[in-house]
Amino acid sequence: MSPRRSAQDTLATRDKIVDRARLLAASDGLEGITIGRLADDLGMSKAGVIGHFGTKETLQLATFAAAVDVFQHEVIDRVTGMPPGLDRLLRLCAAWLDYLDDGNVSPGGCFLTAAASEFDGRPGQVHDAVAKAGRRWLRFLEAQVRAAVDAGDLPGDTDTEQIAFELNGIAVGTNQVIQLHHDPRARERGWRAMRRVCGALG
Amino acid sequence: MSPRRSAQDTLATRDKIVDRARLLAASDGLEGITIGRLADDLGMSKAGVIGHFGTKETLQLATFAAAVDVFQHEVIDRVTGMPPGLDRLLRLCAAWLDYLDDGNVSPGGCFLTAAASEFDGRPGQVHDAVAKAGRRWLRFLEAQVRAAVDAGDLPGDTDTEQIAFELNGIAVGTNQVIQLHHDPRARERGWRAMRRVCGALG
DNA sequence: GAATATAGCGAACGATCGTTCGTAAGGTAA
DNA sequence: TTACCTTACGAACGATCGTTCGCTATATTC
Repeated sequence: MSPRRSAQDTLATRDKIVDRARLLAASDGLEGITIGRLADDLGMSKAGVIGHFGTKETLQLATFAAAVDVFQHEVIDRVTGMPPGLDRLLRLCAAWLDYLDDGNVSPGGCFLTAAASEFDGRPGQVHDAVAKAGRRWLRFLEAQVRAAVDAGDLPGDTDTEQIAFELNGIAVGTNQVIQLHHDPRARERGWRAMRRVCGALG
Repeated sequence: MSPRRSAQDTLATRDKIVDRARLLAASDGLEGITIGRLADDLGMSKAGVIGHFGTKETLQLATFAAAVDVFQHEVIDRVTGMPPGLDRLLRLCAAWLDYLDDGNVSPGGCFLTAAASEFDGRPGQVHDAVAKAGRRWLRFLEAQVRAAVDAGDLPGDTDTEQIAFELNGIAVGTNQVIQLHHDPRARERGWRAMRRVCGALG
């Protein structure tokens, strides 16, 4: 008895820690992650948990990276392979809203938005990682808008950065209404707003 | 020597605590407020600080209420007295953006947005207060849009709730870009987006 | 089979958390 | 002056924080 873990299982342990930390952070924030609570939840010792990362900050970085991976998988990967253009942009927006609206895939709402709000005023590696991810996403979004312009789906004089800015705002606002007010109409309102911003509405 | 406080000063002490707590929460969140740090900053004992509130949660509630007061003073009060209509709505939006963009009046960004992100997934009185304030603000915003419709400045079939939803999204998104990316163009982008949402742009 | 590396444990560390208690010092009212 | 009431203090409380240490047990490599 007393089944010991193999080296294979060890990698899985780290993933399990990060996975659980993602859940904890979803409700209590990245700073609300606690080694002790994490250890209790996983039936491990505190030393066993922190041993995989060395530092809480490293654990936070790993947790945030995992959340970004989920976002990548649930939103961005949904449109890879589609031809550039307005269809692809709108499909990206729909996947984005799906992500925000699905409590299973994004419990606690958009992880990036929450982390941005939590760390925007503090120094450190976590802040830098969050800011970098936010900038990367905004730039990706703008590239999709530009692609729609290049495809002739949007006017040539479109301010692509402005469109990306507005789409991001609608998403963040939709996330707030969903999480704080649990308004079931938020997704539909966000979708209508995004289509209007993209000029795909009367 | 050793100047003792009068009963007059006592009220001022409570205000000083809340004021300092507002600053602390602006960077570390309402949960990041610490009795010990508060006491150190104010040159008081921990017991002297918590004695005014009894509980940290009560202190958080007082701090949030103070932040709401600032918002009321800086944004809403700026348009009281103006005749209802599109002018008043746009003036409200401008005051809103001013509030978001002024690091002195709102250090750490929009307090309500930050508190919403921090407490949207937790139970308790603070969550309830934040949710209530958020709902109140959205309803007030919608009332301003409806007033503009009634004044004939906006089409009669305007979806006032949708407009309020979009304005809120733009504001929250503008706040995120200002706080996380320190982009000086964010205010102007927000203003353009709001005017477009209100139909006040070509 | 011997040597090495890795994973995880239990225990302990100093620090800080929110909160409680008893007390001293002033202001206020009799 | 006497009797309160408020304000704030110092000290201590149990709990929990992140982190470190030495040790055991397994897996891997020679």
